[in-house]
Amino acid sequence: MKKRVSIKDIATLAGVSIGTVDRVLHNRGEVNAETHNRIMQIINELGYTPNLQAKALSMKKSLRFAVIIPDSQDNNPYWQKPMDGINLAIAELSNYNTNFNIFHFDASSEQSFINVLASVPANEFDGVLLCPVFKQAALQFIQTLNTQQIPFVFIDVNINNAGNIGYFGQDAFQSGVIAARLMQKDIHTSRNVLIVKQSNHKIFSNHIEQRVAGFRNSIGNDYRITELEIDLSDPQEPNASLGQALKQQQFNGIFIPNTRAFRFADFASAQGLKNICVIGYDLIDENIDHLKKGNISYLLNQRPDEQSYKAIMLLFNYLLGQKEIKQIDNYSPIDIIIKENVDYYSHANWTNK
Amino acid sequence: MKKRVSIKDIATLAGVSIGTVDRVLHNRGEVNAETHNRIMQIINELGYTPNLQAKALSMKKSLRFAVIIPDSQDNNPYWQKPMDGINLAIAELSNYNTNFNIFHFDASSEQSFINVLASVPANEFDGVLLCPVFKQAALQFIQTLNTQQIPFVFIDVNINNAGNIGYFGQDAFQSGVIAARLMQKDIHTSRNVLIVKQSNHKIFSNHIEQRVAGFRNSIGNDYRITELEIDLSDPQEPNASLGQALKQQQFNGIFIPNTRAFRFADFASAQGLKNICVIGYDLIDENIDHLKKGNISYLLNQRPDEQSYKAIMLLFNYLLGQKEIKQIDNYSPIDIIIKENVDYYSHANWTNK
DNA sequence: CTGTTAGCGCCTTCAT
DNA sequence: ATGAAGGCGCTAACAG
Repeated sequence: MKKRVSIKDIATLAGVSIGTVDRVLHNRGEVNAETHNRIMQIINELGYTPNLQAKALSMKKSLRFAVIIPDSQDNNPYWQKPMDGINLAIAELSNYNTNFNIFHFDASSEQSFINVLASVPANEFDGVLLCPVFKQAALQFIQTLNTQQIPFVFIDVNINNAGNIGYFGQDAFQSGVIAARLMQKDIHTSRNVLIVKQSNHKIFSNHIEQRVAGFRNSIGNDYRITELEIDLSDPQEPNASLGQALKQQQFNGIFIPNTRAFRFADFASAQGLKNICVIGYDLIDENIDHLKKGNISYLLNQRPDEQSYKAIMLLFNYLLGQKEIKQIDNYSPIDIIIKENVDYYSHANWTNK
Repeated sequence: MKKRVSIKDIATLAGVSIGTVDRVLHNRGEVNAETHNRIMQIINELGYTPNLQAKALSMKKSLRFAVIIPDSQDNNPYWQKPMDGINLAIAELSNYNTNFNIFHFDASSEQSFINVLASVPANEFDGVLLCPVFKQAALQFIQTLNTQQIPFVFIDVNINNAGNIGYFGQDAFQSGVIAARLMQKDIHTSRNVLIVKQSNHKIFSNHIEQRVAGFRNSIGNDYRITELEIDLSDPQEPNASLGQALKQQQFNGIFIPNTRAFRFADFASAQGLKNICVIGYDLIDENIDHLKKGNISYLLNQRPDEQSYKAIMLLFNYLLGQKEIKQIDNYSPIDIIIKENVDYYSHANWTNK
């Protein structure tokens, strides 16, 4: 019923003008110590919080954001997902005076990452969203951001104590643990499990290795594990390697700790393989398709669109001064997706709009 | 880079004042047909969309919302969840000129619902969030809303063709299907399944029956199903009935299509029962506790806080004229929660703040 | 050190 | 039928 207190209210109560109140609120310009205290006290008593809409409306200069993430150059459809979140954020922030520059690099090429970072005029931005796939290469850029006091957030990959104001990603190890639990439920007879990795993607090894580690950690000793590295850039693959492996042994569980479960589901369905528990990652169309057909048993989802959306929003709120400065590490839920619930995850159900 | 077009831009281009533009935008007052057309054309060409922040800022009258949902009078902790979402929405909308009135009723008493509805001065509100637990009793109130042209949304329970602008809830049948699938994975030896309902909650029978129907529909003929109705208001329960049932038969699966799985987990753990697959609903603390202890195998979650949050936001956006008038039916994802991923769902991970 | 003023984009009242 | 002006809460430039 009672309206929120405004700086005008505070000014009246303190017997000063709104200009002075604004000055103490932003530590801008000199203010008499006594009036400063008086105003601060009133602010605290009344629990004043600024009206962000009004603030954004009145801000002269626009907020400029740099977004530095991989694209799908190496044919990985996963990276479209974070872009969906970015685009949603852009749309939602179009009411404000904001400005976005997207910088894409090839996630499979460190050189591409280095080149892109070198091309980003950091000082021209008020906030940066970075996916630091290559840690070493990112460090110098990060230092630039820190010295220039430009706030930045990470998505997907984290770097500890880098000075970022937030991180949005997944707990990769735990997702592997969950994959193991799910597989245990599906496998009862023989217990031969295949883990398939991509040999040409050592780049992502950190996440992938974490997933594998979690899986191995929880699957139990009574499972026989075979690990296979396949170069998916070879058009003969994964058929050649898988065919070879299957000649030697029957597998009833396959864990694919990356986004390309569909490649193996393609193979399995072509071979007419049945009763294999296939567990993969990410709700890309190809995976969803195979999930519905029964060629994939489970998909683990980490809501990459939500991650990037939240990352932008954090930057925005931080720049508007709403957020406290404490760092925010946000681990997405590890969604367990099966044929029967996938439809309810397909559309960006998490957004407010 | 280029700023959004404002009504001032349009006015300039059309050679009129912003007042006239505003009039055609809101069909307010008479405008010369020709200038009307000219302005409309410019609006369409430039793809003008109003700045909601500015609109909200300038609105004199505050938007008044009525929220009519159950509380926890009947000791059902579930209903706190929607309130969490409501409170978050209230907090987020506090920047705007909004005003909320919460009306609680006892979800187990139709009379309580009727009384509360009678006490709501509908005409004093600009939007209503209603949980129409009792359909018949709700219809008259709904008619009032319709005749007064007050927009309203449903959460949890839906009523078809009621004139609501949205519904946020779950697909109860499908959640039962999923429960069946999960149980199939956990049960391999004997296949005796118990379904436990609350006899004093016939009220919710629609949702509950849908869940049971979905479960029965998918569990398969090779499972023997026993259905039990228990009056949980009796302090002897559920121990008495469960003890009785277990004397007659061993169960290795229990499906509890309501929020009170923890009551049965209490019993099971006290009895030292092991190797029973218990599937329940909702992430209330008591359930989470038992999930972590291993007394509950799966919890299905429908994000009730997200539902109510979105419902309020829909009303708000509708009143600001942003949303199209088409009705929005939003079915929440059916989250599969196990011990290993529950921690990532505990905190309202879905919010932007 | 402090007050005044002109907007940001939109709505609304009051003149014309 | 249309324009002008004030105000929502806040920022920032300017004048004392």
